[in-house]
Amino acid sequence: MAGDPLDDLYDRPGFMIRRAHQIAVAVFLAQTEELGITTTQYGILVVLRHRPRIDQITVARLLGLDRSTAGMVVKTLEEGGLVARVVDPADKRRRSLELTQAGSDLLDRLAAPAGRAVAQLLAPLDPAERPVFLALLRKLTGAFDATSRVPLAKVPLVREPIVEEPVVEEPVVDDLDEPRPGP
Amino acid sequence: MAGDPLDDLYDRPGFMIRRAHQIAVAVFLAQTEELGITTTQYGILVVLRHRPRIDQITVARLLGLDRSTAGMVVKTLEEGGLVARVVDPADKRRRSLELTQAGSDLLDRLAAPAGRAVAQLLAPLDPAERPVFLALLRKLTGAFDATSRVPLAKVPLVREPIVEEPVVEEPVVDDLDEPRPGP
DNA sequence: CAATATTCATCAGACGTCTGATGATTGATC
DNA sequence: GATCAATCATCAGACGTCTGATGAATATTG
Repeated sequence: MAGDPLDDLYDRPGFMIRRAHQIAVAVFLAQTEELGITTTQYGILVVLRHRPRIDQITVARLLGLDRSTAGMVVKTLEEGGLVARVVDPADKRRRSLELTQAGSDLLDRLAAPAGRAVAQLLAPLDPAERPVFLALLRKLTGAFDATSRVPLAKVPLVREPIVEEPVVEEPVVDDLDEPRPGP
Repeated sequence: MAGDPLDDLYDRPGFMIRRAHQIAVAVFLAQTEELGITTTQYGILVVLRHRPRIDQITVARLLGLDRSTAGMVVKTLEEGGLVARVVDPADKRRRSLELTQAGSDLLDRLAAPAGRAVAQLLAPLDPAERPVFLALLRKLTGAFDATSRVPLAKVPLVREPIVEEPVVEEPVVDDLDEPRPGP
């Protein structure tokens, strides 16, 4: 199969990343099969464990989701009895979110399968390659955290004023031909 | 922000891969903005250029999509006049797919923006890091190409009997096969 | 204080993704 | 050659994802 012109497609980073995502989701679903949860739902549960009583817009920002997606998934979790949602009396625009006991219990039971999913996903890489791969993945994604289209804000535990630092190294501009200086 | 318990989530490979996918799609859409195409549609157009007159199930296999998704996106492309779809007279189950002139022209005009998307996506990595990252990504995804849940079959140009070779290097045990019950 | 701007939530619409079920057609088997 | 199995396509249903619009509530500012 040498010289297949489709290899140009298969070698595109975007194509391989789509495949990796598809695989990662499938592996997670397979490992957590009997618990009936998805990767996005899992992310929201983890966030709510560590940031109780936040609103769903903040959840969206912490996970790099848009407001609509976060709202939809939270609604599903609420209907499944895993998340409690009440109007914040201090700010009636907000829905204060919190894990229910069932949600907390489920999250506990997810620890083992979630760990197995990571192991299975990284199994094809040699042990020494894994931290290299993850470091490069972190470097790539982290560089885009501040972009306006798909931002991710690592809101700290204690809510501080969000300083909108003017981003110096915005990888979204046009000058893509020159090798870009690292941070 | 040291010691944030959410870092355990952010460091999960699945989480970073989801981010990377989200970013890759956004970058592609931004670069091809005026051409109005998506990453999946682009993949199908590329496949049809190099495998004219195949059916959509084969398209699905070549891209690692399920039949429904491929059918839906092909339908969109047909409605947009980019793909022609006719019933194969030799096998009336098949819809023979082919690029239209408009589809072929669009694909030509996509070459430059698609290249810029790759450059922008990889810009945060040092030039020496890029091939390392891509090689590890290829190693990881390639190891799952034969799994039954999300297979990808690199169907050769000349259609040969598809030998279902017993997979030697199945990453980690555990069945990925059983269907998942809804919640 | 009143007008304006921002923020949270939701809805509508579009696209992608998967599973499972159903028809139509073809291939294989006895 | 009739039956049975495999294959292509489509539909229904579910979930995730994004954009843009709208309404309600709060914050800002002149």
